[in-house]
Parts: sequence; structure tokens; C-alpha cells
Amino acid sequence: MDFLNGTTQRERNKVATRDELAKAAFQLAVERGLDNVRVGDIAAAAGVSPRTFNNYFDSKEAAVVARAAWRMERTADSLEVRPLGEPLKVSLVEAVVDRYASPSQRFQRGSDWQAGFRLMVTEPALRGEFLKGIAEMERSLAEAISARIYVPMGELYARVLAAAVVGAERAAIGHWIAGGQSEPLVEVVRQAVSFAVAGVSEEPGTGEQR
Amino acid sequence: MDFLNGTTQRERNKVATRDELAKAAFQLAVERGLDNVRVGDIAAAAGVSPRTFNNYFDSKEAAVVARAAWRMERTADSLEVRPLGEPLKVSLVEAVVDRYASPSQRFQRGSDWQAGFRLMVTEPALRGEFLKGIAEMERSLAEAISARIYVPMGELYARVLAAAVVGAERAAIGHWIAGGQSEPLVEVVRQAVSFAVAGVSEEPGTGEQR
DNA sequence: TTTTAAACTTGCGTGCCACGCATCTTTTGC
DNA sequence: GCAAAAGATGCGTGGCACGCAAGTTTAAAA
Repeated sequence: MDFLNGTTQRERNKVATRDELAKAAFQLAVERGLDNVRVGDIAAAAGVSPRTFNNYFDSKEAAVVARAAWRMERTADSLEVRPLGEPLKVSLVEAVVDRYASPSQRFQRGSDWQAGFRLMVTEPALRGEFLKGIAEMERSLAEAISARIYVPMGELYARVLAAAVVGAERAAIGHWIAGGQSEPLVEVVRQAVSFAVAGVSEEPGTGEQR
Repeated sequence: MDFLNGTTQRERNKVATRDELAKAAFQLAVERGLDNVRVGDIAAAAGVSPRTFNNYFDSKEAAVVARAAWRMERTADSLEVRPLGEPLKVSLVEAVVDRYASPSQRFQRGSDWQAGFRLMVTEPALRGEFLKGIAEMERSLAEAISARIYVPMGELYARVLAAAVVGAERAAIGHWIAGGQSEPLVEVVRQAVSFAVAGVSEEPGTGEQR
């Protein structure tokens, strides 16, 4: 996303506020449960007027989910920087897995992220918002895939593939939450995405057009 | 779903009202646009008090999407009645396609269903609700698949497969709407789901447990 | 540096909505 | 038929998104 690199002061302030709000929303939702959080509380925690909250987010649900959504959106970027010769199925798995591999403690039992995932799966209002975010990333991923393949029915194929990959990621999270979080989330995700791309043919991206 | 066969009068009334509401909500949303519809309008159109509306639906968005969601939920049932020897990949494709094949005029250009799909893709509020409905059906489909396969990692695999199939269906709709609806939706759906199940191995359900 | 314009924040007001609760009506099972 | 359960309705409340019209801060021109 473009608003990450703030060059001017104004932009940096905006990003900061937005992130404060998202952070506060997430934090409060995790520790109190979603419907014990008023948007006023979030605004207060971020040191901003209630009215301002709605300049940044359309709903408190959107704010709670925002950080997870931003994270998701990086998948397409990860795919684009994969080596060109690499088989598509491998690229896809790695692009997704990358985002779960980094700082080691983050996706463990008891972490905030885990609580967050649980929240998104549990609270119906959040689930909807979460899925909306996921749909966004699916779209961008489909574009990235589309740029990497050239086959008949390519646009539809890219959409389907993107949906499968993203769906697998979501399935992995659900499985991990539903089970006891006994194995590391990374491994579950890898397994799941590998299942999803099993049917992708081996030839590397033949139609790099750009 | 169980509430379809009303044996007692009460239940039949409930189903009828619920359906009236869903129908009215859909109709009004299509012809006016979602945010020119008050819940009072929907209630009135269904011949029911505004307060009663909220005894049936949590939001007007849920009401608009309801019928599409009910339709979706039939996929799992369709899968269960497929012949046992049939390869899973075939069963999945047919189970999905069935729902788009029936009365011929329904999924054409200019039909209400088409307008409905466009609405669900367009209006953000509806998209979220639509996706929530889809997630429901995904869950039931995953169970149905799980009952039909027996492999290591079966539960995760079933989830991933369900997500892929459902995602393919959604991708097909998006593709169909984005393009000019030139070819029949059924065909697009068949193509998409076929892509999604390409990686499923051939052996038929070996572990029918029930 | 001063000035001017644009961008952002804030307070206020409005319309809408979900839902708890109490009451009245309908359906059901005996 | 009759009591009890289930539903429908009206009313009231808390909450929320957003338009609008000031203020206030930042960016850029002079």
C-alpha cells in the first residue's frame, strides 16, 4: 500500500493516527470483547476526537481488522519479487508463508495475534469485516498471478487460483484456532497452501508481460 | 436446512414471513439501491411491523443477502447425494453446477439474480454480508467433504478443498459480472470449479464413515 | 519570512438502526 | 375449549455514521 512511506509531515501524521486508531481498536477489542468497546473509547485511546475516528474508518469493526488486513495485502507484493524461473506453485506457497515466518514469537499460543485471529473467527461482525479485507487481497493477488501466467482463460484461472490460495490460508488459520495451536501456524499454512496449489502445472511463468 | 419443511403452522408462518422479508429486501435493494431502503420499507412491503423485522434479521444487509445464502447452503446437500463411486473431483463440480443449471432463464443477462449478484459485488456493505453467508456454506461443505474422504490431514484438507471450491464459485460470479455476461454463468462456474479441483487425486471416497 | 491556500481536526446536529422489555395476540397440545 | 408457550408489536434507549461549518495545522508561494 502506498500510504506506508510518508514523505511529507502531513502524510506521516495521517499514517501515525490511522495506526494508533487501529492499534487501539484491536487492543481494546481483544481485552474487553468487541461490543464493550465504544468508538469513543478507541478515539480516546488514540488521543483523537470521536469525530476524527470516522475520518479514518467507516466502523469500529474495520478499525479492529485493519492491521490484519494490511498484513494480508502484502502477499501480492511478495509474489512479485519471487525469482522468475521459480515454478508458480512454489512461488505462491512461499509468498504466503513468508508472512508467517518472520519474528518467531508472533504466531504462538497466547500471543496477541492469536487472540486477534480468535476474535475474527468468533465475533460475527468482525468475521464479515475480516472477509472483506481478505477479498481485497485476493483481488490484488489475482492481478499478480495474472501477470505471471499466460494461458487460455487466464483471467478466470488467476481469480480461481488466488481464491484457492487465500482460502487455504484462511482454512489454515481456522484449523489452527480450532485445534489447540499445538503445531506452529507457519507449518499449517504451508501445508494448506500446498494442498491448494497441487493442481497447478509445473511450467514456470512463460508469459511475463510488462 | 431444516426450517424449510414446516410441519406445524407456526413454523410455516415463520418461514413465510422470513421469506417475505428477504424477498422484499432484495427487491427494494435492487430497484432503489441499498441505502435508499429503510428497514421500515422492507417491513411494510412484507406486511409486518418494523420491530418484527429485527426478530428475523440482524440487519437489512442480512435480509437482502438471505436468499442467495440459502441457495448456497444447498451445495453440501447436493454433494451428499452424489453416487458413491464417483470421483470426488467430479462430485464437487456437479454439486456446485447443479445449482446454476435448473430453470433456464434464471441466470441470464437482465435477470433479477444477475442484478442481485452485481449488487453484492458492488455495495461494500452487502459484500461483507455475502461473504459471511458464503463462509457458512463453506463450513458445511467442508464437513460433507470430510465425510467422504479419509486421508492424513483430512480435516485440514477438507477445509482447504471446500474453500477452493467455494472460492472458485465466487470467482466465477465475479468474472461473469465483470465481463459482459456473454456466456452462460453455468459454463463459467463449471470451468472455474474444474480448475479448483484439478489437484484432487482420482481415487473415489475410500473412507465412507457413517 | 510572511502570506495564502490546502489539508486535517473537531463539534454539532440529524437520521437511522439494533435490541431490551413489557404487552397483546395467535398457535399448540392436552 | 383452555392454559401455556411462542410470536408480534410498541416504545424507549444507546449507539453510530456522516454532512456541514467552523477552527487549526502544514505546505508551498511570494
